[in-house]
Amino acid sequence: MARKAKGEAQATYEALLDAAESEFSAKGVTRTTLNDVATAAGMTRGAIYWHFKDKGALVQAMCDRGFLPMQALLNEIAASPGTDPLAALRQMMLHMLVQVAGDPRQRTVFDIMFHHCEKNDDMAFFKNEMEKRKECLSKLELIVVDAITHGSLPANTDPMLAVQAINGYLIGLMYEWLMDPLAYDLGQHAGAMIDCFLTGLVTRPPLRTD
Amino acid sequence: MARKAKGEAQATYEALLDAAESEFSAKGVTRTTLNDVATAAGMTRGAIYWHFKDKGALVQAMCDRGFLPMQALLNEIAASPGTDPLAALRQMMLHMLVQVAGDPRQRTVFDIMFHHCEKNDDMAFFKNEMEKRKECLSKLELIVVDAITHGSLPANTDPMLAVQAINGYLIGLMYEWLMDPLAYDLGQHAGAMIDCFLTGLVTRPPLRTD
DNA sequence: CTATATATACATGCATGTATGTTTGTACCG
DNA sequence: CGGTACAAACATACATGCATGTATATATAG
Repeated sequence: MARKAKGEAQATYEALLDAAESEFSAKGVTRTTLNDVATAAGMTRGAIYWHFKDKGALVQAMCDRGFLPMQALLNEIAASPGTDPLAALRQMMLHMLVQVAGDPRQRTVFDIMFHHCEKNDDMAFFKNEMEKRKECLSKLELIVVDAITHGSLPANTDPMLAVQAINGYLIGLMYEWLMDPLAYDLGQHAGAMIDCFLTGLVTRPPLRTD
Repeated sequence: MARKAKGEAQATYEALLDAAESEFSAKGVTRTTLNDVATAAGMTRGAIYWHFKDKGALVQAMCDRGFLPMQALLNEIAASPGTDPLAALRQMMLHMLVQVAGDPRQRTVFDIMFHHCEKNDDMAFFKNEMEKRKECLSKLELIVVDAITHGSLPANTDPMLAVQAINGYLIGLMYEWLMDPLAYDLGQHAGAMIDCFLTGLVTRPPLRTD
């Protein structure tokens, strides 16, 4: 009920996001009340309504914070000097899986987005996410085109389809692994699973342009 | 308000499931009220509570009806004479993608499960879905093992990891395509995307056992 | 002293579940 | 074969609770 010291408010802000992660992950976004989140953070709803406009803004902020490392990673690799685009692609895929498997926050946020939320139009926030997704796919396509001109991928590869395949594979692996993380060690076998897939992409008769 | 003739009740039952599909798909499961579903079916909530115990049972029934063709397909292929297990695997993967891309009901139900519902423990119904999922993976593993002993897949393939890769790829392709069905024609390119993946599985140094 | 950073109190609305009403097929009985 | 009783197949009404949003109180850091 009192004004906090210098950075105390920022700490509260982070604590609310932390609480949102664990609560949403446990009960799902819609079935989790703002009171649940506040209580888990040792606060009341007043604190939430001070820092966020409404529940949607809270979810938004939580996702933004959670996806930040992923974004940074993709940007970094996409902007790297393209000596071997295929290796860059492999590295990017590997890092994504390893991060989800290794970093608890990454894992939780992805779990929420995959399994514990609903993507409805009314939550205008998903418009934003869709934009980000399209950007990611575009950057991926640039790398793939690079790899084709570089000769690392067959010349008759359809970049669009290749991107859909790559993206689908990554998303599917994460989606399914998060559904049952004890089934196998994703971090340990990520490399092998990616190599298996890339072998198919590289080998001759796969995603032809017609 | 009146008692219906012989099969009229069954027609109402189906109409309610139809309405549930379109309403859930449009607004999401939790944000859709039972009144929305009833109204869309030209009924009132009374009809729903007559045919289903509660909202969970409605979702359950809708999914069961929607997944039935998929189940049948998998069972049929898994029970077929295993002359060429790899071809059977390819056929199964192809049929899944084609069905989701082609059959509207299949597409809608998968869209709901992927993007418009939350998988919370309290909905005891997801326990059931997890069981089905495990069964599917087991059957998949049988086919993979068959393919290995048959020599269609490398002897050092890890069946468990191969199954995770196959399943992840399929799920991811469907998940992402349903998020933006206009991005490309899944039905048309399903074959190429599957062949690309299987090429990787078949080629030498992929999912080694260690 | 004032804006900040919360807690508390209140009003509203809505979804659910349940209880009860109502109509009409249909089967049994004579 | 005609009437009647019962239960199916819904509709309607009601009670309850809870999540949200907003308005107000309050304390303190600067």
